[in-house]
Parts: sequence; structure tokens; C-alpha cells
Amino acid sequence: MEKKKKPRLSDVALLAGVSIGSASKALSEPDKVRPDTLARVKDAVQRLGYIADGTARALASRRSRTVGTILPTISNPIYAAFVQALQKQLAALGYHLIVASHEYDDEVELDLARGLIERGADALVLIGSEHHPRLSHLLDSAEIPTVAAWSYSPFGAHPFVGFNDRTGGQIAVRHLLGLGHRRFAILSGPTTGNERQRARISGIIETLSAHGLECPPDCRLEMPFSISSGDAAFRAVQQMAVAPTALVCCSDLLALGFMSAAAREGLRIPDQMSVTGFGDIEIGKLVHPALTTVRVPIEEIGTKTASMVVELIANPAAGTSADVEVDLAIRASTGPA
Amino acid sequence: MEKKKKPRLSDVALLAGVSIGSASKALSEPDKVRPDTLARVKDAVQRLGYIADGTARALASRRSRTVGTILPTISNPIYAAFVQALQKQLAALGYHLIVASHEYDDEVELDLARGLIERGADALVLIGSEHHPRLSHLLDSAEIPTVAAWSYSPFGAHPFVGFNDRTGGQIAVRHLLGLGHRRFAILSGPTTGNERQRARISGIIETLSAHGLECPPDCRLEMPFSISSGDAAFRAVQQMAVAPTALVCCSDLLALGFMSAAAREGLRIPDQMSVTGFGDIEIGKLVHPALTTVRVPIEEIGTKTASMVVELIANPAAGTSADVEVDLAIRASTGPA
DNA sequence: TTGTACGCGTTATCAA
DNA sequence: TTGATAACGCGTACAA
Repeated sequence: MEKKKKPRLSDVALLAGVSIGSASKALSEPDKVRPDTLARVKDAVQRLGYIADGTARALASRRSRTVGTILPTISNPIYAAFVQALQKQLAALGYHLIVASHEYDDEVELDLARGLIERGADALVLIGSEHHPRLSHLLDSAEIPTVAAWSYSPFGAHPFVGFNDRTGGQIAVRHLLGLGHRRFAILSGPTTGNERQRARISGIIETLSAHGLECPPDCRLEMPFSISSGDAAFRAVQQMAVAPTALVCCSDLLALGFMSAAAREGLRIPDQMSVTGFGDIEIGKLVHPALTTVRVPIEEIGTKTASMVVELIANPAAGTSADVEVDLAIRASTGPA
Repeated sequence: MEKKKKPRLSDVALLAGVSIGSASKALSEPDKVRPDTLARVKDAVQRLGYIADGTARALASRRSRTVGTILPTISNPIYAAFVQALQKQLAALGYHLIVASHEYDDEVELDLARGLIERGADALVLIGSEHHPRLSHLLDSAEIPTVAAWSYSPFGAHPFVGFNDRTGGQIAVRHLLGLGHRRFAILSGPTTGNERQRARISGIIETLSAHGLECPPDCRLEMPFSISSGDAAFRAVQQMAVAPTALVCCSDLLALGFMSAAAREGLRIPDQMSVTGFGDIEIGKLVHPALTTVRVPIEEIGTKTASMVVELIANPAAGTSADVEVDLAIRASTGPA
């Protein structure tokens, strides 16, 4: 019943009574063959249940129609949503997506990049623009198109798709200032190797100073990106010399973790303290109080990244970076000082 | 400075002063060559910055060292966590992971499967065991190793990795019965093409009947998997002929959505109604009240799936399915009737 | 243990 | 427009 051997293109050509070259063209460039040969080839494909061998195709054409992405982690909802959008658009453009995660280890990231290049990825999507020192060289010598997503500056000569993190920090603080807050604390993820976190912090601090407010180092907390960081963050905030009335977080996950700890410890938000997040992941709307946060168009970043990556594959010189806008989603976790 | 052409294996062999065959072996089976040839090859690789061409390797070896997975969506935290674990373990075993999502459309799923096969994936990971009628034929004729994750029965002849959904439904209900509840409602995702949802519902209903309780069709709600379904679900529950004191959800997302709507509408949980979820996604602990839910070892499913898939690639006949245990995470969303 | 030579299945070039 | 043929870069029997 079943054919023992998988049909090859030559089998299709034979059955269709055309040359193997014509069969190939019929499948890849249908407009470039006569209608009847196209029909016969298509018919033969149907009858044989022919499925092209992408591996051989990739070798001969030097294009795998695959792009690789290296993320910190897929578990963070913000990257999950990003990958979903990226994958969807890539699929629409005829590309597959290989995902890899380094869990915040840039040595691992470097290895993963090497692996993806070796694997034949046509392009790479990285997060941010600060990476292992050797990664840049690697990408250059491999001459692989790369885009820095979630970034607001190029990574080397590679274009980016992202938004102004600094602005994000600013609008969060302005909102809080408008509510009458004067004593702030900042909770961010690790800042080394993460220019986005640093930019957000800068936006926060500079807005504060513009209003004559200080944010001494003692008011700045740096914790791993995870909900469970909330506990330690809560304790640290409680022990601050000057008790803040507002906590500006550079990540939704961190904000949510803090609020969870606060609820457990009986600190009322926003009555006793206002909290803002960054990213606008879906669950921010579900918690009580709902999280006021800097809204980032995650899907748009994913979609634009996909389009740019495909453009870059077609024309490696086409590096026109794109930026998206952020704004503030005002919900219930912030209130008057 | 830069080499214009990328070095090939023959260049490595030349520089190392060995044959191309030896160079190949040195890289793939280091134990099978003399130490000094190995050293010379490695040295040449270093000096040339040689990166193997995975495409050519795949064509010659008929192994791409890539597995593909087709999910409903990566946005659902439960699949995001799954992919993260799957990818991590696969990477540890030397495999890349291509992700694709069909967003609950089995025609799309079929096309994606075809694409992954064409692409040369060594194996496929699917979710559940009910798919497009033609998918089974496709997998058979392509002879591609496949595992059904999140499933408790084989998909055709393909092994599964999952848990007893029915048991999950049972333990949720038993907990509620123990709290004195007698009037139940069920909220599930779409049941067509989703044997897991049906099994969970069965587990719920049969446990109810075992205790002499009915759950008329009027008490069963079916909504799309999404937090926003919570609003419609809330309204539907309010209009039920017999007001339930407990809502058993077959998905955390749905439970969370319902609780969000309930909070907005002033329905107090668990005082006026108890709610249980299914899956135990991380955010269930953050909402207030924290969600009582059937805990599923998501990471374990991902890890075991990865191991099984690699095993299956090595030995396609090795189909030994694996199941994991579920239990109940009792938190604050359930209370006395 | 090492080297030779062929095969993997397709695309691309070029002549007809 | 079509057909023959040379790459594509590596794995792998088989022979030495």
C-alpha cells in the first residue's frame, strides 16, 4: 500500500514527462513555465504525494527559510507574546522559527548563536543590544542578517525594533508626580548587560531630578526577573531609610511579585503605596488592584521584527530600524500620595 | 582581514594535513581518530573559524537534529512554560526546536505539519491526540517520529506524555464536595477536537453522579480559551436556573478570567462562590484570592517529551508512553459552601 | 586508523 | 520555455 521510498523530484519529473529542471521551476516559480507543464507537474505531485526535501533545497539554494531567535526565557509572558507574534508573521512570510533561550547567561547565548548559524538559519533575532563581546564578531564573520528586538539602538551594524525605554520611565514617573508623590523607590531587573533596564531607570531618575527630587542609591533595588523576587523587594522597601510612597518597577513581573508580597503582608495598594509596572502583560489586568503600567505594543514588535528580518534576508543592506510607541495604562495600582 | 569565503571542511582538512574523511570523523566521532589528528583538526578549525554547514550535514546524514512542535498558541502561559522546558532539554540533547502555532485551527495545524516535515524535522511534538483526519496519514507516509504531549492516550501509533485529565477533574470536585458544595457549574474550553477538556469534564460529572448530584447541560459552559471569556462566563453563571456555589474550570485562564469578572461585578470569592482552575500557571498564585487549581507538572511534561522524542528518533519503535501525576493546589479561591 | 569517491535531493547555469 | 549538468558541503561505505 505505502510506497517504500519517498518520491523525489526526479520521480515527479518522470511521471510528468518533463525534465527535472522544469519540475523544479514549476514548483518554485510557477509563472516561469507553460501552464500545461505546470499542470502536469502539479498532477504528478498529487499522485505521488510528493513532499519536497527542504534540506536538499536549502543546500542548493543556500537558504533555509528559517530564522532563529535567542531569548532570555520563553516563560516570561512578555517574550511568550513576542514569540507568538514573531512566529505568526514569519509563518505568513514563509519562514520557520527556531527558538532558543539562554536564561540570562551570555555565554550560553553565544553558544546558541553559533548553533543557529551552524544549523543554517537565514537570520537571527536577538533581544536588546548588549551581548557577549564575541557575539558581534561571530555574526560578522558568519555574515548573518540580525535584528535586535526590544532595543532602541542598533547592535553593532544591525538594525533594531523597539521603543524608547527612557520615555517609558518618564511617563510612569510623571503620572506618579501628578498624583502628588514625592518619595520614590525603583525596582528593576539586573542592569548589567541590559541597556533597556538602565534606560528605564535613567528616564525615571532624570524626570525626578527635573522636579527637584532625588533618588539615592538606597532607593534603587535590583532583583532577578521573577515574581518570587517580590518578597525580597518588599522587605527591602520596608527597610528603606525614607519610606517611599511610590514604587516604579521596570518590569511587570517584578511589580506583580511585589504586589503579591504586599497583599500578603497587609500593605494596601494604592492607599499606602502606589506601584507601576512596565510591559503590560495580560495578567496585569487580572490582579487586584489592576496594575498601572507602561504599555508596550508587544505584538507589534513581534510583527515588525518578522517583517524586518525577512526584508533583511532579501537585502542585507536594508537596515532601517523601526520604533514603536509606548504609553501609560492607568489602572488601580496607583493613587494619590 | 575577513576571509571572503567561508571555510569548508576541505579547507580544514587541507590545513590539518589530513583527508576530508578524517576531518569529518574528527568532528563527529572524536574517539575514532588518533589524538594527534584530532588535535590538528581542532587546531585548523580554530584558525579558520570553521563552522560546519548543518544543511549539508543534514542532507548527507538524513538527520537535521531539529524537532518541530505545533501548539495551539505560545501566548497561553501553560504552553509557554511547556515550550521553555521542551526547548531546554532538547538543546541539552543537541537538538533545535522549531515552534509553530495554529491558534485552534486544525487545517492550519495540518499545513504546519506538512511544512515541518518538508523542512526536514526529525520528529514532531503535537498537543493532544485529536487532530485533522488527514494528519495521521501524513505522519505515517512521512514516517516521522511523533509524540503527543499533554495527552493521556496515543495518537494513532504515536506515544504520549501526559496525565489523566479525568483524575484531575475528580480531585477538584472531591475537594469542593468536602467543603460542602452541592450545586456545581462547569466552565471549559471548546471540547471539539480536544479530548483533554472532555476528559476533565467527564471526571467532574462522574464524581458528581457518584455522590448523587446532577449537572444538567444548563450548568455547563463552553468558552474560547482566553481570559476575556470570563465576562461572558460570569453573565451566563448569573443566569443559571439553579445558582451554583462552586465553579469548576477546566483551564486556569478561564478561571482567572471568571474571577476577574466576578471581582468587577462584586461577587465575592470564595464567600459567595468557590472557583477551581486547571493547570497551575504561575499567575494563579498572584491573583486575589489565589486560585485553587489542579496542579500539572508542566516542566516535567516538557522535559519528558524532549527525552522521549530523542529516543524515538534513535529508535522509532521505542514508543513507551509516559504519564505524570497531578494533584490539587489548594489556595484561597475555594471555601465552605 | 586513514583516504577515496560516491551519494544525498535540490537549485542554478547555460545552451539549445 | 526547457533540458542537461554542474555545483551545494558533508557523511560514509569501502578499500587501503
